[in-house]
Amino acid sequence: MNAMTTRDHIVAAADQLFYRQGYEHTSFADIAGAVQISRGNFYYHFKTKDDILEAVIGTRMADTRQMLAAWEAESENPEDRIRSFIHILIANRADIKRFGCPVGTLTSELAKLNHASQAGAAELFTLFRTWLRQQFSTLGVGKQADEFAMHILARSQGVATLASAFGDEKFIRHEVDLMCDWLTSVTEGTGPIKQKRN
Amino acid sequence: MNAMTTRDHIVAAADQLFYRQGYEHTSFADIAGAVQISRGNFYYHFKTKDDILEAVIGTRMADTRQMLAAWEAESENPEDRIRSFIHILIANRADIKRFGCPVGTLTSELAKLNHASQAGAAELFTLFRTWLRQQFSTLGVGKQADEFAMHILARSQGVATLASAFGDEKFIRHEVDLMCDWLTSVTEGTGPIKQKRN
DNA sequence: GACAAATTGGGACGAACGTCCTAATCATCA
DNA sequence: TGATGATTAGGACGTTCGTCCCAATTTGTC
Repeated sequence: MNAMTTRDHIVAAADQLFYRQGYEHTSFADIAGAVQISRGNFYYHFKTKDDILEAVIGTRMADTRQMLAAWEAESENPEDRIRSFIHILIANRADIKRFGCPVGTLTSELAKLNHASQAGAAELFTLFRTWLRQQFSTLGVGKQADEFAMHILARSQGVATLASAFGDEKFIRHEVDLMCDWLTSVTEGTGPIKQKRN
Repeated sequence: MNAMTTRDHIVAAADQLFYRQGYEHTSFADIAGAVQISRGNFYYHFKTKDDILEAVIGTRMADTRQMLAAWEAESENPEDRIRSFIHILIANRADIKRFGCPVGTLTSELAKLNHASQAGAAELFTLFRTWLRQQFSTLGVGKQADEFAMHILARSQGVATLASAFGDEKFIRHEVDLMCDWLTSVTEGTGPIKQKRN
């Protein structure tokens, strides 16, 4: 399909390992073992471990943008788009149960490490926040759009954390239903703005 | 006041450091520096780092039980008790903004480390869950009590995660209000059970 | 005050880590 | 084919870590 360079392989493996084991707990040797290249080869592609993290965050940003764009393309209705966001909890429930939310857990870890890329990881949240705000805004909820965006984000985070702590997938489904109910309740009567947006 | 042994000092310092820096990122030297004792002295009180973690989790359990008991003593009304729980987000907002929730972040970290004390950390959540379920049960919400307990827990976790990611204390206050509103909405009409509970 | 137990200080030990260097190999193109 | 730059493999380095030992000191008891 698409020709992946060694660098891409490193980033992909690091991405997965950082998610499953955490950033600090993942060593160069771990990544090298996953990519099946020698440890010394890393220095050619990345000067430091921090550089790998930066690259991982970069690809996550790109992937997220692509996912958000896909949701926009899939449905005209902002309410359905937001529902698409909510349902990633179900789509990724197996991973979430084991490792939590990739964005939330990385942000928490980097915060404790006082890591330089802490702000970069938070940008991933901003990506979702801005997109959700835009959808709510289109729905015509006015200046509450950002509050609603943060609300949905927070509840998703909480569901991921507890689902992981208790190893409970059924809880995810139940809370997803509640979030969709909430979405319906705050949007009913408002109706989507019919005007075209640029 | 109460005579704290060296062991108590170690556990107290480790507790704070584990919260602020994370378990793995905190070294023996860090704790020794905080307690002002020699590194070698650790081995006399704790055989391994894992033992310190177990002790920390133990004290957190005890502290939590004490806090829950205090809330029960402070008010007869379960709704007020639950409100007490919700308001720890505000009481601890400064720490939460910087380090997230002590329970949630520790659980997440131990999950990624595949640590033996993972279950012990999750017990902290169970403590809150059981207590909240009890309060809701007393309020007469029937078999929804556990769902409501998990719901409140999840939203608290989400609020802590996002408040930390965005460094936003105002967001905490807003979501706390929403959670209190939700509490009112699910309990109105039900009324607390008048019967004495053993 | 003598003696045993509890506690502490300082440092040694091997393993694992991030980093870095260098020689060998591969690919590209004149 | 030969030359040049890109890529790789393997290992060395200094540091930090958790662990562990042991001598010195303090504490409690008679």
